[in-house]
Amino acid sequence: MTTRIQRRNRRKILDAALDVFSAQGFRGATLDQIAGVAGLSKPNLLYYFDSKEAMHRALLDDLLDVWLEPLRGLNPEGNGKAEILAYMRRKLQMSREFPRESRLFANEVLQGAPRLGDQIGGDLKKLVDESAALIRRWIAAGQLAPVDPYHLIFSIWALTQHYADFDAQIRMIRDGADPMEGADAYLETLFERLLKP
Amino acid sequence: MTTRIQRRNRRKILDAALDVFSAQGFRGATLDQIAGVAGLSKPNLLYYFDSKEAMHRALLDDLLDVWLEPLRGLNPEGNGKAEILAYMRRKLQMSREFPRESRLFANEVLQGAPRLGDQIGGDLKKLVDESAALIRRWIAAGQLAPVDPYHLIFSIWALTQHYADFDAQIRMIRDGADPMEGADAYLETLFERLLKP
DNA sequence: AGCAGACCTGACCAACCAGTCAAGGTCTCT
DNA sequence: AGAGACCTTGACTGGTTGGTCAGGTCTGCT
Repeated sequence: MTTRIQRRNRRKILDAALDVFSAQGFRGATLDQIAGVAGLSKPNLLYYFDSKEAMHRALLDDLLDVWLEPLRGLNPEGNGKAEILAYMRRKLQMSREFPRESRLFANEVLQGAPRLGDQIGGDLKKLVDESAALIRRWIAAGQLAPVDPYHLIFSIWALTQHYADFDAQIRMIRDGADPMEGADAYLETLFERLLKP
Repeated sequence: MTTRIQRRNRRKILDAALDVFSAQGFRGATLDQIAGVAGLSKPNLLYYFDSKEAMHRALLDDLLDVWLEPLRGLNPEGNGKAEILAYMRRKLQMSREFPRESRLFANEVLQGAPRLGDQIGGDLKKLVDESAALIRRWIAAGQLAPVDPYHLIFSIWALTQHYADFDAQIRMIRDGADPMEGADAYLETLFERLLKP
């Protein structure tokens, strides 16, 4: 049985933890920082979560579902090129809305995905394999230019997540302007030309 | 005056530090780990470098030059599309040859580039601005399809570095196969179609 | 009101970590 | 060979950090 206070505090803690973990990485984050952002005392964090590790795990558990949702949205009945473009748009929208999640994920994979290995090797791989098979059918049906489906998926990830993950670099180069400005149009053009049968 | 021993040990230390920093991030790395990889004692590291920070700085100082070299190689006299494709190929080759450097850089930018801000805002920005202007001239000359030059550069970075930075993820999805397999051909096609005037 | 259980915290601990230091070993040059 | 600079390290220190605990406060229910 979870109380009102539990719900509120767990949410505050996970939100603060996402802030700090995504900005500093797992080892770089300290409980004191998270406590500061959450506005709670350090022992209080540990009343709600067994350990720093447990907070991180809770975030990652939620993350992969959210992260994969756009890919699940591919409609086998739809037009191949249109479906891929729509997927790309959803993914870019996620980078815009959830940059912290994107960076948390990037941090994790960058360090070899030690705490995410099972899920990537499991759910994610399965979904990607299915999507690749679907893309191959679309190509065979002439709805899509023939490209390697795995590299196509990787390129969508790379291009969309880059705007969240390398935000700091892009901002410095573009004098602090919104890194995403013009990204939609550019990526639209890119995939339109790549995939036109 | 630097001795033979100094050269050898500095090199060993920086190589070990690159191993550890690129895999764990700055705060995640410990001097003991670096010492272990380098095969030296911890106080000995600090005989050659003033601090952990100094090792990291030494790596980053070297890094940016190497990293920007491919972009400097754009030849204003050459054909626009061919030059961009050649740049992409050089950049992909760097991801293949120097994945640790790529990850070191990614770690740094992901965390807001706190120790790299000046250089990114300075040298890098200048070079990118110049390259963007060059790309605009190529477009005006009809050698390149009209695309936003900044997004073009970002997309080259995103696509090539992705293979080094997200190596762990790609390996898991592709059952441990070489992540780069087929990348050349795929990216070649992608940019060929995007940039054809 | 009063009670049981949920919630919260100051003070503390042990492990870890960057960095110091004094003492001893090794290399180089004459 | 021997002096002197260069190199190396075990043992240590002070500060940080994840985590504990005993005891206090608050909340919701009867």
